[in-house]
Amino acid sequence: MRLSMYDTASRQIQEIAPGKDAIAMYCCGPTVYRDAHVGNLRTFILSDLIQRTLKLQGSTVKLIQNITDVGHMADDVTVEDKVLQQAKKENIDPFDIARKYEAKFHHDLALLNIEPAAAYPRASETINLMQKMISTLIEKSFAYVGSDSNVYFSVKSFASYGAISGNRIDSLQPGHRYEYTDEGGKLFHADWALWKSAGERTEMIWDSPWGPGFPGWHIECSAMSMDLLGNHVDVHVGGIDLRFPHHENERAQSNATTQSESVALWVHGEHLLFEGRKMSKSAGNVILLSDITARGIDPLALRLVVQENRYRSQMDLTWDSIESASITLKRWHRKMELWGSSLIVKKDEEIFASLMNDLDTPRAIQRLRTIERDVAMSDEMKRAVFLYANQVLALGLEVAKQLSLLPENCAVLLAQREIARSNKDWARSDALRDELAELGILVSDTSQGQEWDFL
RNA sequence: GGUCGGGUGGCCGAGAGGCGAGGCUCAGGACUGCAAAUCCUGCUACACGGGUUCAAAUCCCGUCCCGACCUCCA
Repeated sequence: MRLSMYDTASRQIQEIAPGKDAIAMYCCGPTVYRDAHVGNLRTFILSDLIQRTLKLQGSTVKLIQNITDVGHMADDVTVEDKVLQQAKKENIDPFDIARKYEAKFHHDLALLNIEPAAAYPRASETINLMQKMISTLIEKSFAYVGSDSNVYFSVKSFASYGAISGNRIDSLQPGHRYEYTDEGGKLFHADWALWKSAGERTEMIWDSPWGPGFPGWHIECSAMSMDLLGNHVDVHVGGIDLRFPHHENERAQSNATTQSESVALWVHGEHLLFEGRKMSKSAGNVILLSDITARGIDPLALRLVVQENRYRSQMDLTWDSIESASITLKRWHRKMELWGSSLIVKKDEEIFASLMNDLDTPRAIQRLRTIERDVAMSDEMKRAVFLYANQVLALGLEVAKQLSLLPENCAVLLAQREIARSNKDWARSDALRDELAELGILVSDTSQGQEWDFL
């Protein structure tokens, strides 16, 4: 049995790369002009689940994830590059902005136990690849230089445009949501820019056969994936909102270049809502990973809630659901210690089958809860199965809680409290417990003595 | 307006024709010097109106509501 997933283009569940052991994977990465919010991170967790599940089935994976540091427009009205806009706002060099948020992106991934990709190519460093592809597209008459010196992809030259999203060229009405004020050089309203002429812009521009300028947003993914993955992607991952136009355009560019179906399977992760609404600045409900850690919650609790929901469903995140996952995660850590220290991993067929079936992580987690309560199963076996699931769910269950992190002053208080307890000095014991609580340490008494945890 | 996906107990959510998913919260109990944790017990739900069926949360039709996409977006 191998991993099968829902393919947006064919609208069917399909096996990933049948018969292949080495799998080429691509995931659309962040535009590095701000912190990734937990909605963005949900998609990256999805990508990680796929990579880990493919490895679990014995495949090797080459994952490429782009870093968009140039060319992503804030909107089509102001024609302002997102990175440049932020650079102005923070009053620092645009490339410094990009590197700053790129570093924070990697930091977030690490906190969520997301395995690094094989490469994170930057748009600004693959300009030559993009230019090469644009030249090819012009040669093959899929692209043209517009009257405004921008280079455009000609939608009408690409017959199967709309295959992923279901959109039809003739129903894509121009100016449906707002009036276009730029890109006057297009021959057809649905054409999009591959290369934009610099115009007044002086930063983040490059020379090109079509004059100084900068790349359009969609071309980077085509250029990077085709170059780094050998003209074929077995599985392509991204958020649902990228289905159109980004992935539709990417597919057109790649297919037109290679004259073949460049991506075998398109996986789209649904949105994460926060308290009923799509996360957005205007709704004021943007949650960052740092907001979660600021509440003293393990970032992996986020990973757990996300995985308790199917990736193809919109998911409504609330502080309650995060805290609920946090409680479960803490308990599992405790149980794992209780169950021993063996590193033996035992495959569980039910968990394996759930994962292979379109990444049914909720079912896999339900199975873990059943195992946790199973009185017939030995502790060693429970631990081994949890370690098995942990290879994909990546909840950090293999790591023992780091008792050494207890601050020294707290350790002293704990020791004093132990003495007080042995003398049945309850007043002193309770006072010390309160004192520790103020320092962020939760103390509990068990038949084995005191235990502590961070609040 | 067009196109998708949804509405399940106090909350989050699996399930997709017949066996009460699960978690969190809450209430009661056991344990405890007291707490906490843990364990036990309790809380029997599927938006509304029709229909199909021996049987519907699940299928069909209609209505209402929510979310997403429709050239910024994960």
